[in-house]
Amino acid sequence: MKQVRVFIVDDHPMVIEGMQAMLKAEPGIEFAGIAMSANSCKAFFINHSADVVLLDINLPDESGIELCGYLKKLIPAPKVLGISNYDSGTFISQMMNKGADGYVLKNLPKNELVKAIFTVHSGNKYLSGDVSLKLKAENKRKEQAPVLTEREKEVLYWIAQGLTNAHIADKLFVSVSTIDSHRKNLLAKLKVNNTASLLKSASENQLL
Amino acid sequence: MKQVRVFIVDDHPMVIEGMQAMLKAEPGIEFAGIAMSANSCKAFFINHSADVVLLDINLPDESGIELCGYLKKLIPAPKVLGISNYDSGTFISQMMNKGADGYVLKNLPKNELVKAIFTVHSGNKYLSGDVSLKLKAENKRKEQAPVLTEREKEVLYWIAQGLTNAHIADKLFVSVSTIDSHRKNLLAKLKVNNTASLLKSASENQLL
DNA sequence: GTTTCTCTCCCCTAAAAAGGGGATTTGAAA
DNA sequence: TTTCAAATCCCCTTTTTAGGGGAGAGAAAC
Repeated sequence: MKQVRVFIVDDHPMVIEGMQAMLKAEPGIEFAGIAMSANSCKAFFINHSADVVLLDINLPDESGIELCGYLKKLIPAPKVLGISNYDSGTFISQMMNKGADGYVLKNLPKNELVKAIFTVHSGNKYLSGDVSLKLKAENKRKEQAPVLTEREKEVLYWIAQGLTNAHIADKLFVSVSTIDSHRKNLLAKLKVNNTASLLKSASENQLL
Repeated sequence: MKQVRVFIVDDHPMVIEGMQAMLKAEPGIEFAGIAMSANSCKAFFINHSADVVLLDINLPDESGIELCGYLKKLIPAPKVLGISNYDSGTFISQMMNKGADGYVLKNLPKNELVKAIFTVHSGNKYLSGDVSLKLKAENKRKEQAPVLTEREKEVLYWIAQGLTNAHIADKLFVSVSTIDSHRKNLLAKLKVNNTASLLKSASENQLL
């Protein structure tokens, strides 16, 4: 049976060592190489290939999310398994939207890592239990999240910075009435009735 | 020469494997054991000992900060080297206040990990460059951070939750005038002049 | 070519917050 | 015992925000 060639992208020496230790005794898996930055990963794929890329989200030079998009445009595109410490819904969602084949957390045990690699290599998606729940919650959140216009986002930003309507009006070269209107619309869209609640809700809906 | 007996506390199999891989070839270092939770670490130290504990801050059952305090009360107390993904000033500060002998980030290279272990074992403190800067910044921040009374913190909390003065007054069984006074004092202490600025400043000063 | 959305601006009133001032009680520290 | 900080409450005025309404210009969608 053909070996699955795994490429690791992570800027933590400890994690690279750990993954290699967890996988090297595994029959069916071999290492194609490692990269500690997005750029060195891209450099590798110019002349080489791999079956599965274990891709950290936090890289020093570029987001793992962007790198995922890059890798999935290659021909042939490797399978990409996102790996991160954070089970943040937005990260997971963005990664999957960029074409990732799976997402796992760094606290996963060895057998699950192996399972995830073989699952994505065979063409299926792999999301661990918690991650899958987070993704569903994130999608639900997005559905019912209020949609703000560009101008409203701008006004919201300056409100959060502590400016009064008069100052914001100055900043955006419009009348105070206009900012007043935008502010009222923001309160209405987020279903709140004062500045503190507005900022709380905006923060919860990741609008800041 | 006597070996340094190292004990690892981390709930990530990947990190444990990585540390072992980075250290097992190192002359002068041997493993005393591992624990994947605070409780199993405590259990180990009932009948065993170690020279240096590599201690993750994020553990499933208890904070690494608390565990550090526990370990440093043992006789003889092991040296404790805090290890975390986060270079958050408050974490570093809290850890050192609990008696930790050093603090490093999980992205450190092998040679620095080795150096850190030997440094703390010989009785000295070890803080990597970035961590040291963060700790200094944190101490400076603390010095010039406004000091709020208990009641002011309480009022600030409810303001951040979006309650008006009238609602807060109801909640705390005092008159609206009182909340008004507290609110004015908060604005004065944080040197701001509206609710949005208050919340921004409070967040920056980690008062929420 | 009409509808819809966004952004702009205005009117009005009411409520809330901001900015001054001062005052009393209580409990802990000096 | 006095001093001091904290918490409580009140007065006043001004500014800012909230809540209601409406309306026009321009661009995109249908």
